[in-house]
Amino acid sequence: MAASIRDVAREAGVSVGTVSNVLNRPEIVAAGTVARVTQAIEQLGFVRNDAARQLRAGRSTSFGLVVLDTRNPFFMDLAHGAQRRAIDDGYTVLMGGSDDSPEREHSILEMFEEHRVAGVLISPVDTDLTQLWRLRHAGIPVVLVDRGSSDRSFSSVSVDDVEGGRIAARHLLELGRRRIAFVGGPIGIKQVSDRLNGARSVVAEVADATLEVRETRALSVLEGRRIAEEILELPADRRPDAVFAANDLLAMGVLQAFVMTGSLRVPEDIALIGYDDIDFASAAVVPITSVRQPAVEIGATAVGLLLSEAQAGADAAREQIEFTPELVVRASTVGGA
Amino acid sequence: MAASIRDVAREAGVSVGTVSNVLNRPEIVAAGTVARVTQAIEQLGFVRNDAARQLRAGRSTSFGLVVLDTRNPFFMDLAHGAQRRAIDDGYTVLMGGSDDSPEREHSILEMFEEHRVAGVLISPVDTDLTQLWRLRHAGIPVVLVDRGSSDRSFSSVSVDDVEGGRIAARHLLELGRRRIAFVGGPIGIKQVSDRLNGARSVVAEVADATLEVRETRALSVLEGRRIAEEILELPADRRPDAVFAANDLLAMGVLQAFVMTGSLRVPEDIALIGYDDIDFASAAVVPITSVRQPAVEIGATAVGLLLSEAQAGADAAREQIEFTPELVVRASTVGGA
DNA sequence: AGTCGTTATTGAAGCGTTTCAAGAAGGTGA
DNA sequence: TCACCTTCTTGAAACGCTTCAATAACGACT
Repeated sequence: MAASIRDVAREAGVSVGTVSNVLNRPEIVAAGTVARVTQAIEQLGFVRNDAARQLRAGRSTSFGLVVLDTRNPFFMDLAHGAQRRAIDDGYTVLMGGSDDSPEREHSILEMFEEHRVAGVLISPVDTDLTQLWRLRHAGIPVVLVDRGSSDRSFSSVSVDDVEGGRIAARHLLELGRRRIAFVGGPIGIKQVSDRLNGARSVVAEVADATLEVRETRALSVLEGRRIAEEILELPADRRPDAVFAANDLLAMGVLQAFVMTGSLRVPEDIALIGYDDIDFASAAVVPITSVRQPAVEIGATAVGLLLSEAQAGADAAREQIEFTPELVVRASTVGGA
Repeated sequence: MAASIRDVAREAGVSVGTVSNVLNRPEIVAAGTVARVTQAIEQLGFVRNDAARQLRAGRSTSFGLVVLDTRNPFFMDLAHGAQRRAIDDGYTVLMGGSDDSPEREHSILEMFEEHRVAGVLISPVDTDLTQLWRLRHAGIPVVLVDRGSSDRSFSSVSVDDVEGGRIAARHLLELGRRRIAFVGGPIGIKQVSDRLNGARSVVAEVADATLEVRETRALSVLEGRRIAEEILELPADRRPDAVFAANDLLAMGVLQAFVMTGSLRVPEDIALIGYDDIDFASAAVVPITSVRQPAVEIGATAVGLLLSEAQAGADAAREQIEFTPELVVRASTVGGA
């Protein structure tokens, strides 16, 4: 159906090799020939066949990105950063969302592998990283994003989540809160457990402070709302005076439930802190205090690592880059702010 | 480097044709052979090469989706709907964001064409649709999303934006507002101009009502903030008493600016209505009244059209599906709500 | 006139699949 | 025993591109 390079060659009266050269290294082809070929291309509406190029080249010119949730603005920002950096180097980014499901993550990675992507960026759900080892073994560089590599076996770009958890909890404690509820899950996700552990360590240092964990099934607005409703049903004396949500989506859900019922005031009755500092957090009913992560920068940096690892080959040095999270105080914890 | 089907064949002691059959139609291969081949595949860690498959097949098994802004939750929801529907039929969705730039849109489409995608979903920036005609001519079905095809030459899934504009303006007028500012742009984008025209038609019917247009460079939070600051600088007697933002992102920006400075109360001094009804609109400082579009459903329906058009071939009937927008009233227009 | 360089072009090989006509092997009925 | 199915398996031919060694053409230099 579509015109091939051979059709163009015939039309222009040259060989296929020459057409290919016009396409890829026009400077080595005589000007007149370039013109003739270009015209033939125009005439026939020829468009390169990417599959054939890739087959020949052996590998694709795109990176694969697997995120936990494609609808979370934090990951969208991260993807945006990755894409921008990739385009600069002539690469393309394919994105897939694992939706917190290891099976889905697995099948996305499989797809990427079949596609022979030039590298994979992933924020893994699955704690079992053997599939990632497989990929690397197959010559595909892998970089973890938004998550460190505990044993330093993979390159990674992350934010110190334990410290982030500490920052959040410390902030709440400094405000005099003592009954803190941690809302987040699945706990299996490293980011979540790190943030929890950070908070736990700080709470443990204060004699009369307690930390209660309420695990969610996902990091979504809906789950936040669900947990908030649970909290609302508690008798006043067993109710927490602060909520630390593992991400802003959860925090927004929690906030919505509190505000909608109108029975609990934020922050007077209950303080609320989120995580990620997505754009929407500042625009919430009660602007949400959050722990900021530089999403765009993380994405861009990760692609940078991928590029250098792809360059260096299998024996490339692994590099762990860690950003420091930053507290952004807003009205959901400090009324007047 | 990676094992090919030929390596598997050698390892299992069969021909390449048989391996291919095991992969694609295992039911026609003897059980013992299947086992032997499967084992060899396992052993060698063989993974199909997608490029080769596609080359052979002639076309890819993915759809391309071009949206105006990958960071707009509305489009993310749309993409989500599209993806879900596509996966059910064994397809994959590639997404690109044109960021309101015709050049970028052009290059994304080019990429899709080189990729020989099975179809294209697009919410075009460019008013010139010749590239889309080209695609169709090349045998690639095209479906417009979130935007009708005025001359019915393309299939489309959209929401009646003119009616949406009317709904929004009518709501503001019914609340007694008379000096309405329309915030949106670039006006070249069909969705924007339709919404504006809808609003205009309704405003024209009320003698003492006026509609002032403030064009933005993009449909983003930042641009909303910028315009709101312009409005804040106006003397009180020339200030609008209502803002109709062309989408929720703009509306949120506008709201942020008003609230931050604290000089204008929403809705008392100035009412605000957005468009799209993204999840975050309801969680805003002042929950934002909006015109709802069924994003997920639009995406899913569009992929459905694509599938049937791909099935039917070049002479497929074009189908225009139009959803009706729906007003969602919140506190940004009706104080007590 | 012959040799060498430079510049431009050629054509075949091969990337890893799928498909398909053709063949092999084994079973059944006359 | 032979012919004829049925069931499996085979191997070669594409698919459209890039690469690369080989050639051609043409001056320039000796």
